[in-house]
Amino acid sequence: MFERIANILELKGENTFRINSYRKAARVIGDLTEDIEEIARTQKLTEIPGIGEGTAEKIIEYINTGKMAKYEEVKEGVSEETVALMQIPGLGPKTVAMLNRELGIVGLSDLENALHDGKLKGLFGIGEKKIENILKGIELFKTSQQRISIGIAYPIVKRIIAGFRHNAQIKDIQAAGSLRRMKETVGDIDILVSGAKGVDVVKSFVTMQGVTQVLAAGDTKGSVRVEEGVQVDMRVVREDEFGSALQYFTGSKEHNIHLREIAKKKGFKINEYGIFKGDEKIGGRREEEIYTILGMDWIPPELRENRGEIEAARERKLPKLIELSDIKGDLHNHSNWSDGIPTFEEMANHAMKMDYHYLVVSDHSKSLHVAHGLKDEELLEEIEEIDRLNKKFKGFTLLKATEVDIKADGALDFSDKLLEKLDVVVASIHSGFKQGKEKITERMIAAIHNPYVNIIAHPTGRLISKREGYEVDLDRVIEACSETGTALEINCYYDRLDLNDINCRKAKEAGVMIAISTDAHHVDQMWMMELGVGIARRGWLETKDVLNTLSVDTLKAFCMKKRNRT
DNA sequence: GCCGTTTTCGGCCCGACTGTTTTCAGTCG
Repeated sequence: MFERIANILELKGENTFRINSYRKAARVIGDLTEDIEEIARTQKLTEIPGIGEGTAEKIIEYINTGKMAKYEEVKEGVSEETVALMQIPGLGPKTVAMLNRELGIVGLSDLENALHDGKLKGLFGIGEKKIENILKGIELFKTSQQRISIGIAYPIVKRIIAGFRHNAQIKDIQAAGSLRRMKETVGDIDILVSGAKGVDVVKSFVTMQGVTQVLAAGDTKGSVRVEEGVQVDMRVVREDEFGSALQYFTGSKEHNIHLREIAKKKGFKINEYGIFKGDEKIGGRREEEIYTILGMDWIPPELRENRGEIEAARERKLPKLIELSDIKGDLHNHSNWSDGIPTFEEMANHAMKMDYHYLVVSDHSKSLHVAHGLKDEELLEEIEEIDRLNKKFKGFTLLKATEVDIKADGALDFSDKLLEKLDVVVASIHSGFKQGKEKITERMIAAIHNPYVNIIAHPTGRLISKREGYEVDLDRVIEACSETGTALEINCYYDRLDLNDINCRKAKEAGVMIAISTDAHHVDQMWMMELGVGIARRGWLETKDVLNTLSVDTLKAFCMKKRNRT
């Protein structure tokens, strides 16, 4: 609602700072890890940065009545369609308002008709070029690529950077933007380069393999579309500006704005060329310099969302984030016994190559026919086979496990007697997605209370830009996990990434352990652990918060502890 | 509309690019 108010006020030409306030309020509310009704009840709304008296009143009004008078007031006489026109690249609030006022244009079809009839010509501030740009903008808007999963963008960047490694001229090369922040989706990819001659770098960039379209090729910037459909920009900057450029292009925008406010108050200025005291440049070669000069610790990119990381960095209280090298094993994988491709040996060999100490074999259970779920006797055979194999390994263990289905009535697909024979039990929902929130939550909580269930996999069931998750009351799930010593999963598979960053932080704050697991059905998918670690870092997780940083013995002890509780 | 180590009023990040109204407003990231 606040976001909508901001959009409408923008169209109406309201004070931009007021508009920004609404926008900021919308964002901080979206980022909350606590229940806003709970915060409202304890009268702590105004303690949230960006929420003042006015906004707090509106929130309380909405909680109590389901309505917000301010929203009803501002949307009067403004069509949603008109507000949506501002999404067309090149069309901002001023132009849309003018078109609405002068030509009565309400929505996209009106605009297209007016363009077709040549009605825009002669309007104040509209020339031929502007009309051309609007046409291009509409085209772009209609065909605009959605943001893509980081799981698709990440390998592209690795490929491109690897391609430039042989160039001895290049001093630094690094991805910036939301990809560096490991956001679950990215709009386009930004890569920064320093040390080499701009023209040469751009030339080899736009002619590299995989490029399907060259959008721009100048002296310092090249822009292409690659076969995966995503736009990649490469910018060449001076060596002594690489750090500040990296900081600037990494964002997020909100993080940078907050940082610049602080800089300004302290008498500095930051831009993409460096950090300045008056006219004197005092840093910019290395990114760390900017944070250090502002009196704070360097902030890992994954935290740069203006969700409290700047305050923590000033107080020297940033978490020591988990790293990929802390991961000792993968806790959710499928073999050719169910719907996976690899054999146990292939899985184990790949895991050992990744320096893992253990790997969980968690094939599906019998009800999940589409995934060739294992029957009771097949699970018993699998256990025997794994025991046999484990005798051959040194310093490595295949853990006996299952991904047991939480059935529509909340019962588990294998009996406790069978589950007892396993080292680790992963449980998850694969059916009855349309049950109501209450029913799904009850199902999941029933599974969490089973003494053999250790990890709830892909807790919300969402598929990025394909399927909303099932309705589940995650606060209650987290509470149940916390009470019972059950872990929640970050599923690393690129279109799941479930839990997401914010829910992950929520779970951590409630003292729930997190399992970072790939759900790999092929050994070529096991690299996606990197994505899950990225999400974990965005969720402020430290080594101690993550189940698969434990040694194999401690991990087993964690699982046994729950069984022995009751 | 929010906020405070320049505090209850008067600020609110910074720069690039584009096109047009020829000095700057609008848009974008």
